[in-house]
Formats: sequence, C-alpha cells, structure tokens
Amino acid sequence: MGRIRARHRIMGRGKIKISRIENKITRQVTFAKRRAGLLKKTHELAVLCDAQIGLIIFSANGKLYDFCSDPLSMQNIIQKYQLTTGTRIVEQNDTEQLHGEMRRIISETQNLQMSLQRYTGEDLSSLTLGELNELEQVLVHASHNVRARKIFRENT
Amino acid sequence: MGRIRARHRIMGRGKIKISRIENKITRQVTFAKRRAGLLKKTHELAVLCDAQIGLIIFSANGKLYDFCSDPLSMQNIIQKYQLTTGTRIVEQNDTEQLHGEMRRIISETQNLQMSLQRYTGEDLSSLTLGELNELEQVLVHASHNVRARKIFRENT
DNA sequence: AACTATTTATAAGA
DNA sequence: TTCTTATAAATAGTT
Repeated sequence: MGRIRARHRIMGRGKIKISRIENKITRQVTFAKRRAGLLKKTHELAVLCDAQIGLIIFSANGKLYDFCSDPLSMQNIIQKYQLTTGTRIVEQNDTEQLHGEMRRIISETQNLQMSLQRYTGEDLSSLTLGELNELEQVLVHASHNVRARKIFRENT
Repeated sequence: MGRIRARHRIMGRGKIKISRIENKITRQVTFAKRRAGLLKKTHELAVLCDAQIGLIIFSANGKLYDFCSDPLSMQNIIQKYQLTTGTRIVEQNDTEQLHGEMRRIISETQNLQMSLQRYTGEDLSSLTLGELNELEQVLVHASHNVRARKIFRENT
C-alpha cells in the first residue's frame, strides 16, 4: 500500500530526428522551447568567453527574435561582419565616391562664388595688379557685349 | 579481481557561474565547446521548426564564426532584419540626404556657371532687355571698382 | 583530444 | 497554455 508510482505508464520521452516537425502544434511548442534555450546558450557563451555575438531568428510566420551581446548593438555586429567578410564593400565604395564627388563639387562651388565676387566687384582684395588689369579687360569686353546684345534685342 | 572502477577518485564536474571565465586556457576550451554546441543547436532549431536564423560570433580575438540557415544567405537575413526593425533607415536617410544635397549643390554650381558666363559676356542669350540693363550697370560698376582698386594698388 | 559525472535541455505527457 | 519528469544532450573538470 502507500504511494505506488505507476512508472510503467510513463513512457520514455524519446530522442527525435533532426528534420522538419510535421505536426504544427508540436513544431510551435518545440520552437518556443528551443528558441529560449538557444537565446540562453548564446548569452552564456558571450558572457563566459568574452565573445561578441549577434543572433537573428525569424519564425516560420516571420516573427523576429534576436539577441546581441553587450556592448555592441546588432548594427555594430552587422557592420563588423560585413567588414570582416568583405560584403557590402561595394556600397561603402559608393558612399565614399559620393563623398569624394561632394568634396570636389563643394570646392568648385566655392571657387565659382569667389570668381563671381570678383566679376561683380564685390571682393577684389586677393587680386594682383596684373589680375586686376586682366579682369578690367574682361569686364569692359563683357559690357560691350551686353550693349551689343541690347541693340540686337531692341531691333528684334 | 575483475575491473574495479576507482569511482571515488573521479570528483564531480560542478556547475559554473555565468560570468567571464578568468583562466585563459579554460576560457578558450569552453569557447570551442560551447560554440560547437551553439552552432549545432542553431542548425537544429532552423531545421526542426522551419525558422530562418543567422548567427554571428566573434571570438575575443576577433575571429569570425557564423551560421545561416538555408535557403537564405546571411545578407538576406541581415536585409530582412533591417527591414523588420527599421534599422539602417537612418543610414538610408543619410544616403538620401547626401543625394539631395548633391542635387542641390549641382544645381547651384550650374547657376553659378551660368551667372559667370553672363558676367564675362559669354552667354547673354537668355536675358531679357531689363536684365541686360541691370547686368550692364553691374559690369560698369564692377569695372569702376577694379579701376579704383588698381589706383589703390599702384599707390601702395 | 578523450573521458565521464553532473548539469542542462527538452520531448512527451498531464 | 503551463507544469512535470524521464530521457537525451551538453559540458566542466579531469586525464
């Protein structure tokens, strides 16, 4: 008498084959359990061994679960990954080229603005005497052109 | 007689606290063991439950280990992650802003070049009569400025 | 690298 | 769903 455990009724929880679980309910339950286990193990590895780890999980339904070890963010991990593997270097070059082109055109714009200030007489401070003579000729010539153009317009 | 196991000599392999392993050798051994375990578990979860998983591990020495479930590539996973979380929108905005600024400055440069062509008399074709009068005044004024500057320079 | 006592994860059941 | 527990799997300390 007393408490007798019906141990024979509790059948084993067998091992499973690693292939897609067909039963939907079972698959979802297993996903929840193993996902939790994986996240825990990931965290433990990162802490125990000073590793930087990023883990991204999309469920079959597309829901996202992720983990990233401190002190980096997932973006940091991804950047480091892309630098290490050489992936996405194309786009980085694109950005660098864009920056280079940007610097070039900003410089050109500044030069144009300075030129314009000379042609309008706003700023002549940096010019030598020779450059002033040259500029005067251009301006005189330009004003002649304008007068000629005016006459052309008046007669058209 | 027989084979007697000296079981008492085999002491327990205790549980450990989850904090950085101080001993370097132990830490490296544990890293290798748990890394293998984690990669295996990751693969199993992906297969069993039809999940899409990307795992990136950097050792303390910076060595990369990664896993990505078929049929996606790590880049696919990263893209999907960034789309899902909205990350990298910042950088996309950066790039877009850069392109916008580029367009603006290109336009400004073109305007400056056109202005300059007018001030040098190279291209007056698009100007109205009123604009021509205005331009002529600016040019005359500018040439006066240049003459004044020349006299200043000659006496300095 | 191999071993094994223990701890941990988890499959199936309740 | 959440809890339980027999069993499988991982692994810490050791050799």
